[in-house]
Amino acid sequence: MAPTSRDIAREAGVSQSTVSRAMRGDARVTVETRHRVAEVADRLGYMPNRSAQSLKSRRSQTVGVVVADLRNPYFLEIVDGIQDELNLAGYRSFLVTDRLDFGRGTELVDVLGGSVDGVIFASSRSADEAPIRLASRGMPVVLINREIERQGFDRVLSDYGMGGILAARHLHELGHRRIGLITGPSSLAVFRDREREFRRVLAEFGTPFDERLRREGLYTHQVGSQWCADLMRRPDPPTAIFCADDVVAFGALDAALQLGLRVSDDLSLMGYDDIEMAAWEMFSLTTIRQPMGDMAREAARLVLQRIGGLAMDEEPQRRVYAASLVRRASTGPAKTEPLDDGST
Amino acid sequence: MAPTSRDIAREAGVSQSTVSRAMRGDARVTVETRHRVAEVADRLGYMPNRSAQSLKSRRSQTVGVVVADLRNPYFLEIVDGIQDELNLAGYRSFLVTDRLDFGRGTELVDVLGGSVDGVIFASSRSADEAPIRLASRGMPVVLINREIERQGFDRVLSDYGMGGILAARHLHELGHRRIGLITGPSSLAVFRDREREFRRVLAEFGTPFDERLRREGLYTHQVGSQWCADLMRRPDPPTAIFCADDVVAFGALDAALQLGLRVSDDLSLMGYDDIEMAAWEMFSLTTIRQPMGDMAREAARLVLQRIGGLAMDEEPQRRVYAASLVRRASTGPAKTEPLDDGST
DNA sequence: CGGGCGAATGACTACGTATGCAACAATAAG
DNA sequence: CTTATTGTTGCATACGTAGTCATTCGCCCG
Repeated sequence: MAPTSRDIAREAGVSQSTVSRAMRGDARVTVETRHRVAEVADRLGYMPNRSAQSLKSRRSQTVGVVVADLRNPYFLEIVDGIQDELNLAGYRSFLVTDRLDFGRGTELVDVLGGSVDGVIFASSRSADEAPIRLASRGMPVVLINREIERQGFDRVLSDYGMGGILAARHLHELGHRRIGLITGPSSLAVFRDREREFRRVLAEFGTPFDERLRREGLYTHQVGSQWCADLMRRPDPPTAIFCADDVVAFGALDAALQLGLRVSDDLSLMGYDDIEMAAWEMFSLTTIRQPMGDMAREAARLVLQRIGGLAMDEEPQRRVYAASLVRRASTGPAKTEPLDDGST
Repeated sequence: MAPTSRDIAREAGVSQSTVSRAMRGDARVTVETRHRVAEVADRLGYMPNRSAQSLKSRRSQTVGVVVADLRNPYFLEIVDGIQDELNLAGYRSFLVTDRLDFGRGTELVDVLGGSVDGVIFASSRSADEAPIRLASRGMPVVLINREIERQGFDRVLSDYGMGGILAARHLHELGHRRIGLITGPSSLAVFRDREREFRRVLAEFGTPFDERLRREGLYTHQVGSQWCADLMRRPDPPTAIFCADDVVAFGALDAALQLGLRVSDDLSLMGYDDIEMAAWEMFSLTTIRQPMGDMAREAARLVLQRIGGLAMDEEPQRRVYAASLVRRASTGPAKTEPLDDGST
């Protein structure tokens, strides 16, 4: 049905080899031959068979990208950045969500294995098994914002500890003393790092974190909304809440509206990531920014390096990106309690 | 480096054919043989080479999915639905955004051609060239919410005309007589259909559309925000605006907030699609719902049918889904003008 | 007890391309 | 006019697997 390089060769009066070379822009082919081949190929609607190309050249020119759930814009911005960089290098990306693959990660290995030249894990959900199994088969693997005990992975990380510090300082400076925390799954190192530093700073300021104001869950709107409502219905509600990410903060904002609270006046809200939407007027969310785009592009560059021949036993790379505070309107001075400079 | 089926065969003391059959669960292989092969494969970390499989079986078990821009949740919900259905059938999806490929669509053909068994176009941006070229090469193509003159494509459509009617009725019933319209690119049939019906209904009600209240642009937050501000700064601003989609409505809402307008009281806003976010308390957006998930799954089913052998010259399928009104808090009765039942 | 039959497996080839190597033509140098 | 050289092209092969056909073996039935 579909014409092959042999068909093109016959029609153009050259050999199949020449067609192959002409299509790939090999300089050893005369300009006129190249033109003739191109003309015939176009006329017959020839498309090189990717499978055959990959089989022969042992490269699929494709990198697997694993994210937890595209519904969270955090992942979108990462996917976007990766694609930009991969496309520049002539590579394609094969996007996989492990939403359905919650537990074991074996299916993930089957889907990716043998069809990509490398994999970038931006997911924080799937078990550690998938990256380890892939890497042990010689597949280049890069992790974004993800810690795995096993060594040997290239990693791109945002400094979540620093994020926790910046958030704690900001809220404390505004005078908040009762601060709620809605954090992500504590199985993930990034959330543990952030929480640890957040609490450390608060304690240093002399206002240790109140355990009863802690909530944990997935980073979804639903979770933010539910826990925020839960926290604010307490007899002693917090005056500020630090959320797992921006989407969770939107959920919290939603709950606050439903409870008739004015954000910033009655309740300060902080998010994390600084996704595009956080800047929308209606949210105007104070948040901790991590440069998702830069990190994603760096991850793509790292995986391309490994694919390009950088031996697997070369020193694993580790790139850490600083976090920064983005002040907007969702946080404001605490009203109910007097300002009390607790710094030592 | 990576073990092949031959390596497994040697190690397990069987032939390569048997390994192939065992891996694919062929019933003709003894249970014990299958187990032995599976054990060896697992031990050596064998992964079948997808390229070789595809080359031999002439199927990649992959369907290309083309969307304009993942940043719009409308596309996300479609991608999600497609993936659900494809995964059920053991197919994978290869996601491509044609964001960078604005004009010609040839690059798109190169990326998809020869590597997928079928393509679903949910994009409304790229030129008509890509689907036509792919189809002319015998590739099954399904279009979602997209009209192309050329016949022979399976299509899944939402009834945009009906959406326009529902919106016009709703706003008119609320008493609005000065209604703004921020629509999508008029190069797209769906937007033309909707606008035509929208205007027809308004005219029938005796309150023809005021051309000066029409704006057009891409379906982005930015566009909604900009045009809404533009419309509301007029000496005779509209009392309601019907937006191209929900994201545009969010932009409009943003602008309204910035201008100090109260949504629903000072200005009614309607979106289109009913993406998940539209139900968030802070938006509570009245909108026209189209069942993106159902449509996406149907599109997947259609493309799988064609791949499964339904001849290309079989009657092209055409599935039209009804639109429905979802009333929420962003629309309310017009205040400034007296209710005037213009119905005949 | 032998012929035949079915179940299980093995040998072999083709899928469409990339690529090393040989062949060839054209040109330059001797 | 011969030989070396450079630049183009053709030939042949291998990539790893699926599937066709052939083979083996055990078993049932006549």
